[in-house]
Amino acid sequence: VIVDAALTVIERDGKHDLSMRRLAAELDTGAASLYVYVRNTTHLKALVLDRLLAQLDLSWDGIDSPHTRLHRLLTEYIDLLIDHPAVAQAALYIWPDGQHYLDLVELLLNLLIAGGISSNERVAWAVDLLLQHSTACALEWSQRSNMSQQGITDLLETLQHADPDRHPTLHTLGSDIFTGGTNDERRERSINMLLTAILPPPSDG
Amino acid sequence: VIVDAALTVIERDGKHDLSMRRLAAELDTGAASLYVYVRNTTHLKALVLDRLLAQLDLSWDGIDSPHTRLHRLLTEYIDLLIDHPAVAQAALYIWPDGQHYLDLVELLLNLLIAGGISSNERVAWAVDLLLQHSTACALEWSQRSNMSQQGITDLLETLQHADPDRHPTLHTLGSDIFTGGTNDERRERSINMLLTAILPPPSDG
DNA sequence: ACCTGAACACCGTTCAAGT
DNA sequence: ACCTGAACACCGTTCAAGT
Repeated sequence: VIVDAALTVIERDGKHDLSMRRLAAELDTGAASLYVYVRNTTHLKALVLDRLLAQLDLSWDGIDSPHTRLHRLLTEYIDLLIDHPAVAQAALYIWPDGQHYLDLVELLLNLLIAGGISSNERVAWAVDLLLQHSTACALEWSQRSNMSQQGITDLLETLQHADPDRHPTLHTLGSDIFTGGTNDERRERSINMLLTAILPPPSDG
Repeated sequence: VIVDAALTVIERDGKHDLSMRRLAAELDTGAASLYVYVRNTTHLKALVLDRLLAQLDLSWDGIDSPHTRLHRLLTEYIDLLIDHPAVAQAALYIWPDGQHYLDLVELLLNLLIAGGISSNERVAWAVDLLLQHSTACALEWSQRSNMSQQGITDLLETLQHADPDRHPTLHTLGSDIFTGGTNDERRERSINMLLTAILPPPSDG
């Protein structure tokens, strides 16, 4: 109902943050009216996020290995958040309690268990870690992409300039630290790193 | 100079966000004057964060193993960010270019290399992952602690209520997912998880 | 040349007053 | 009972006008 209008708003001027006032304008009313339906801005964003989550492919045919499926799922989730930075913040600050979010968690749980994690506790930590990492990646990427070329140049210059003997290792590695592949590659690698860390090694080759 | 005043401000009313206007008020001037010294609010926060980072213990006596030392370093870093949420956001959105931040990165690099990571690329990813995770943890924890008891109750109720057969695994695990220890324990475990994942296993017992 | 008051364009949230 | 205009208490940033 109200979420649909919110989607229209973030679609129309997506680069702006989603705000109560802009949403209210879309609905031809005052911002105050929205507080009948949502507790506050963060909850509004959580609702919108849940709606967006409906787009995720949450099927699992059992052909893909848990690792492979987890990888694809997380990649899709991160991409979704990157495409909607206004809404992504909510995922860091509250546990969205919508149905689609629960669907996502449910699939994560099943995949992790299928992947061989035995203890309930460990499954819970893993879900937490994976979701948190996804959100953090998305927020960082989407913000950094706004960072002007200027900003990057400044940074490299700082590195080049300030290194002499206070930061020998940093100096030696130089700018390799920042140019470690595209964002896509970095996301790829971080997901692999985490999954390898979390899942026990497969018992057969 | 200007950063000191900012510290006073966030010390005095730390629960509020640090803003240009509040800082300007502290300095008995208008907010506009600050733009002579800092590019924007994010950069201001980056400056303050760098100043705070000076408090970190960045020594390494070589007695602690790299793993142990990394663990302590990250714990301290996360705690620092948690204590200053207003400033922590900056760490997610820009690479602070201050000296103390570079000091931190330098130590991280040395510890990771000493821990046995051979390729420069892998060291760079590891630094990225560890810093990003720390920031994300801090933002999540500091925000979540503001979450009223009400919020937690709501969440548990949602879980209890909505589970029947759409989310069987979630239902089975129940509230164990959220009550997996205190924040301190969770931080502890996530750090260990990441370090174990990142560092190669020690060659001797 | 340097600094800044006032203005512009926004926010989230509340609440008294209307229908 | 339901809704909302207007108000309150804030933001970041810019720029013309002052010293």
